[in-house]
Amino acid sequence: MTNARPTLRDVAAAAGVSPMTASNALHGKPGVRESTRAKVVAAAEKLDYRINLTASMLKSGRSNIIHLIVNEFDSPFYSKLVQALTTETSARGLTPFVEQTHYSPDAARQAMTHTPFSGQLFDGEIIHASGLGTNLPLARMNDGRPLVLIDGCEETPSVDTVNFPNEEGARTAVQHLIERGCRRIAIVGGGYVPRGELAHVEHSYGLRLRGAGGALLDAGLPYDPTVTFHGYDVTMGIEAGHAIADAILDARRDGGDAFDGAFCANDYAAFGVIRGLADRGLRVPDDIRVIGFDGVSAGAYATPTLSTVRVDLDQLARFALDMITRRIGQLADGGYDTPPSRATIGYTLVARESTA
Amino acid sequence: MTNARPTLRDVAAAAGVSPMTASNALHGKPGVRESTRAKVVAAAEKLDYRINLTASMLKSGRSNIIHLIVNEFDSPFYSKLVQALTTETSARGLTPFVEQTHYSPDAARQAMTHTPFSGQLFDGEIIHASGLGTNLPLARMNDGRPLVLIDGCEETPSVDTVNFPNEEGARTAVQHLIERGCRRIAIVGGGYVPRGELAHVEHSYGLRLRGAGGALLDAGLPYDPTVTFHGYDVTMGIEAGHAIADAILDARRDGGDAFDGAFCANDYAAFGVIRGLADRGLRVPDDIRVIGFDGVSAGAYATPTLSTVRVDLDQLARFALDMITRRIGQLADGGYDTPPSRATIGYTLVARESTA
DNA sequence: TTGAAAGCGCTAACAT
DNA sequence: ATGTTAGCGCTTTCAA
Repeated sequence: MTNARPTLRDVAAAAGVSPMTASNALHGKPGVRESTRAKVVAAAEKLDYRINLTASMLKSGRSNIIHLIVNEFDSPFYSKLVQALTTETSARGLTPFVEQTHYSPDAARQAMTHTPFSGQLFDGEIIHASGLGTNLPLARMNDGRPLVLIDGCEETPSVDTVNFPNEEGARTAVQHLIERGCRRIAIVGGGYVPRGELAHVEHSYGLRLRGAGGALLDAGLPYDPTVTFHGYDVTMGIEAGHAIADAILDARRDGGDAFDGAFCANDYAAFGVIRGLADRGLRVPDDIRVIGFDGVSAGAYATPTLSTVRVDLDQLARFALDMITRRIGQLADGGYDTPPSRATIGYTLVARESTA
Repeated sequence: MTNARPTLRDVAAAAGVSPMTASNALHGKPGVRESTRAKVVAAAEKLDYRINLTASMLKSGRSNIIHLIVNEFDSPFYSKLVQALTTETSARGLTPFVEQTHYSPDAARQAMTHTPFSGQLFDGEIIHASGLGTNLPLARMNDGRPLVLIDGCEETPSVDTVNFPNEEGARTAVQHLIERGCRRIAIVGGGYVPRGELAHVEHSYGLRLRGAGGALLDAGLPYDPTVTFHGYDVTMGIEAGHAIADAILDARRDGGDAFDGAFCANDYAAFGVIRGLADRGLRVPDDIRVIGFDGVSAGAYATPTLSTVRVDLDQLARFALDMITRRIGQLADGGYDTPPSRATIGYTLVARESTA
């Protein structure tokens, strides 16, 4: 059961050339006669030769592997994000290596610096995880190796970053609710977070809330930042849904102004809110309109289908890989020669049943 | 910007020992005096030394990386499966490397054999992907390297396999519908598939249908295998939902027996069916009860919440890793000495609103 | 256009 | 308990 795979030496011997020539031939390097290359390729094929990546990496220092770090897989949003990033990575001839942090800043830091892999196996890292944005020396943390941050939302970018259209997207979502006739709009997804605690993912939520609140103020509608409902995930969304439902039922009884719309900072939270409203017998959109943010697949077939701001994850993936491949190229040429770049991806308002 | 990371040699020099002793000390190997180990560890810490995995792999032939191959990330089911498998893999001190095939048998085969990695970087592979079950020489395809198949459903197991409780689970689901008073039950998720086309994932669906049909026959209820509704994913589920709704509306008009229950071979399809029924104005569970299979997270917060057969993915992950680590151990000891093993994971009937 | 030499950083095997 | 030797399979460098 010994795995005696053929080595480059075997191929070279079979083709009657030196290992070096065989290597050059197989890599399509110039300076190899066509007939020689053909002989080598034939020999490799015949022996079912496959390059030994570990040896190749050890010598060349390049792996063509890109490290993708995300919070988790089991969420509609992340599974979609990972899908987009891995697809684009593969399309560029690179190999994606996905790792999850389970929302732990420690795990994220660990993934970046203290894995045996980091800095040796990976040619670059693309990261979207909680708890990294705060401690400044991000670029330094990665030891000068190519790094792209997703939705880092740094005021002064210290590394290449692709951001979500947090503020504009949220503004558009709330404007949509207003157009549909909503006058009293609940905002779900944030609330007061001590400044020091603002990890970068959460920071992006702050921007979404700012955009949402801004749209309300612009329209002359009431907005009280202190009564924002918390709802980062489904569970919290359900609680927020209960709270909103109770507020509506109270208002109805007391003859006050009842919520007739809700903006949720992500689709996940929106699903929870709808569920929470249903627990109290309130229906969407009949009793209250609800819109989410992200554009996860499930929104298209949920009941009701979910209106949302769909962010262009394919574009995100393209931007991220443009940035990382550029840095890898620069590194090979001796060093970085451009400052950190920043891009914001596009979005589309998707109007569905939940705001009909 | 040159990455001059410290090597083992540097650590050894700093600690005043030989590289070999440093290596042994850092790996916790026996036969190193405690004071020496402490010195080495301190030196490593001080220099921020990290082992060079490529070199280590090249020499030792072991990477501690497990290759996980699945169809995709962006589905409630797979994201959950991947979550369970990666978590368990990490818990055992191994590193998960996840790859997706997008349901392409070619991509699956490619992932197993023609990646530059396969057979060198990975200590073992765990795979759940379409289009592998048919062509027999699976064990051979993996060149004798440790391989665990998820839900392979081979009649005569040729490799270690962890199966889903397809037949029993489906039977239980349909029995649940019957207990809730359903008398005319639609089966969604399969239908006639030419035998040669039966890839392994689809084969597992055949078992689910067999279990469902068996439950109907056992209860003396009508079952016509030829009128099974197709519905592997949400889109097909929506179409199935339309078809079922039309049949119900027709039956109501003609005074015939209308469907009052539906078993769906996976939750994804069930979401689609519910959506398709809603398109025709039919409500779940009022007009028809619906149950799914898998137990994806979204079922808990969908509206209505989805009854389902929840399979124990954590157990699946434990089984799979038990099997793979055993093979890795055997390989290190000279070769496999046991025949392929097979396990079936447990399940729980989860009764929720959709069958209330 | 081709080949020979050297060595990437580590560890198995064998001294001491 | 520690050190020495050799070499994993490849590629960079330099020579032919």
